[in-house]
Amino acid sequence: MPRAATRNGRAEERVFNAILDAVLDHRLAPGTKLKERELAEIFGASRAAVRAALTRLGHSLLVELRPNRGAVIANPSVAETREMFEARRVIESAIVQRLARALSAKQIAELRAFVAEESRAYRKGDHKAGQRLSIRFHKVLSELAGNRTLDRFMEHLICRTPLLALARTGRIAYCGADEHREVVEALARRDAAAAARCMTQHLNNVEGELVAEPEPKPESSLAAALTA
Amino acid sequence: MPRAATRNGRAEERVFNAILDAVLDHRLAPGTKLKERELAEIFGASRAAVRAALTRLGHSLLVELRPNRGAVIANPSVAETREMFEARRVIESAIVQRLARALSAKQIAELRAFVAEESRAYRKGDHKAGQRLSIRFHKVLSELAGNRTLDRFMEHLICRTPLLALARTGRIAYCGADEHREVVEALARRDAAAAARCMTQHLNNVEGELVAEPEPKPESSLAAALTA
DNA sequence: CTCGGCCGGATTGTTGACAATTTCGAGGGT
DNA sequence: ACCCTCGAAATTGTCAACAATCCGGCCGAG
Repeated sequence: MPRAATRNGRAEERVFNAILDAVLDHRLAPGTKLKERELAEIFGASRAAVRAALTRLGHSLLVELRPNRGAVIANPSVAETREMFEARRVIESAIVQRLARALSAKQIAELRAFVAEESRAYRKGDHKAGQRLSIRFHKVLSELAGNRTLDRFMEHLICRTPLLALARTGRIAYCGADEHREVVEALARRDAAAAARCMTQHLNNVEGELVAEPEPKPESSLAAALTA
Repeated sequence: MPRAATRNGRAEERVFNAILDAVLDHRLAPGTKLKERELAEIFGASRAAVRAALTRLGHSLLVELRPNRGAVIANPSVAETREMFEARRVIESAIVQRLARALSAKQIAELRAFVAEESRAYRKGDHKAGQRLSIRFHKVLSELAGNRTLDRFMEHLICRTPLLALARTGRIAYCGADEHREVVEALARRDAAAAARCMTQHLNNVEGELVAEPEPKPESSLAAALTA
């Protein structure tokens, strides 16, 4: 039998994070069915905890909740992909414009260091770490802007982006560090307009990669992907 | 005894909508405690359904979920108020800029009719209807823009605004139809820059009203407010 | 009189069993 | 061969009892 409930307040969190991480790492393909009992077994949690986690994931649009028919990893359409990048252009260009005025010298140095690390990861061929840092770059900017409402929106948008990627292409370099560096340098020059332009262009480029080829996607095994 | 469970699939929805409506109409004051058993009795629903509704409301930031200590109607701070209006300026000015290019003649006519109705409601002294239409105006614009991602964000922001209003001032005219008309007329002229300017100024004005006086707020009775 | 710790009542959190719904394969009719 | 219907198995949805936690008042010590 499954071990009887390790502190359940954290159980929901564990399930939530495991699925979130798996999606961010492209280990769970869109369309994969998430069965409550199966997840409960895997995590040694109660079904209620799993259910709560799935509800949260559903609200973030990472999984699709179909009443009476279970939850599956979301499978965003091309139209949704375009909409999400449109939203990101709106919000992120606003964010960098504000940052261009507000950043301290120390913060600029930190951003440069961040991009350098990202660049290093790619050069070393560590694509997984590189992608993680690339995703995080956008989140860092959003946090620096200091608006928790916009930051929360960005969290939603960012978490969903790898899903878009996986739904469209098998695997992609997502976003390179070079364009990130351009944004940071514009910020360092306090050039709000240029920073916004760089960011918009960057998002255009990423979107362009994603809306290319519509490929079929395989089902993956739950236990293997989640416990990795 | 309370009637035994009328179709519970809808029970969660009923609770959710009742509380949402009550907040939109300023019938539930920030800080009001939402007890699970009490709500379950009022709606003839099970605690599980109530709990699910509260979870959803919590995710929308309309209620604050305090672990082991129950849920209360959220009580946004001044800082949060500013952040939300900042977010609205970013998103709504982008929305109207896009609308200025994309609106059809028919849609412009509909917007004019909408503002006229809103204006009429205020002139007739029907403040409740007026406020409802004022809130809805922003949602209509967001829907017309055709980006469901941004529309979803706007839904969050809009639903929370009356809460900000109630948390800061006792009761306010929130937003008048005149400034809405200015936005629509700018859209009719296809003047994207002017439309964005009008919208930004409008939001500035509303924000200015809200961050004025910090007043204490009374507790209201659940059953009375929700069944009205 | 004030402060700190305890106790009873109330409220939230969790669980497992039970009910309702969907899915999918088998069988029979066209 | 195809499609429709039916039924069993699997899956999700619901509930009410039980456990853990928190709140407010009481009591006693300082």
